[in-house]
Amino acid sequence: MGRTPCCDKANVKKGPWSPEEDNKLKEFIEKYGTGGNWIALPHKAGLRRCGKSCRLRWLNYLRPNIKHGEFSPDEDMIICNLFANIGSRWSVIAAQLPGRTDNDIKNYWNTKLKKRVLGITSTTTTSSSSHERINKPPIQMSSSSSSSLNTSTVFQTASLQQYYKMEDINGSVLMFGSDYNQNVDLGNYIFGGVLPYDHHNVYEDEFSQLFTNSSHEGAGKFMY
DNA sequence: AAGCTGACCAACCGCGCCGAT
DNA sequence: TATCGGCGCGGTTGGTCAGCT
Repeated sequence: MGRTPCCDKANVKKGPWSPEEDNKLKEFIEKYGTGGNWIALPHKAGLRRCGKSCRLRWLNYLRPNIKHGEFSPDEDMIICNLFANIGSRWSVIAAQLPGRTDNDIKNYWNTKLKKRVLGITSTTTTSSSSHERINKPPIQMSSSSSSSLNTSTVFQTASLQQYYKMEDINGSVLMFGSDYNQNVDLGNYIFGGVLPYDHHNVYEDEFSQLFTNSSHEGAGKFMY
């Protein structure tokens, strides 16, 4: 038993879209719209494609006002802030970035942005100072508020002049910084995407407590 | 020049949600 | 209320390309 297939897999084409297919889909939707039924659309448009595939192609590449290419520093900022607060809800993040798709943002995060952040958190010297978004090399701090706090890294974004602090606590990460004021338990990780850096000390104990009291199984894992 | 490796990204897969019946 | 079908989403895969050995 399993889930009923959304289409006849044997009779649909898979793989990269040809320019002809793109044109067919684009022209059909511009003329008739989606009709609120993606499953029926490929047949009507004369395409041997799964409805889901058509939807994806339209949403990610063919619809008007799609923005491709480099992400700006401000877009980076927004993605980092939102990810810190709501996690991998790419569609919500995409809604804050006009012209960007959830798939685009997801790929960008997974291939580039995540590595940047990781590079910062795992670096204990100046090796990450070459990063374009950091105008202040990460520095090591010793924690004053709790013996469970091992190391921490502070960095400052170039565009918004904000400070972040990322704490490695028992192998997981707490992240302070930006201008959000809620903590999000992401399962394996706790993010406090929070607080102007000036005020982080006020909350360190609270975050430590939050982590200590957390019942999730992810304790001990580092961020990605 | 050829083979290998890693980065990037388009596309697919399967699950959860929700509205219709 | 239960079931079904379609949509939307996030995770993952696989193809391509560039850089390195």
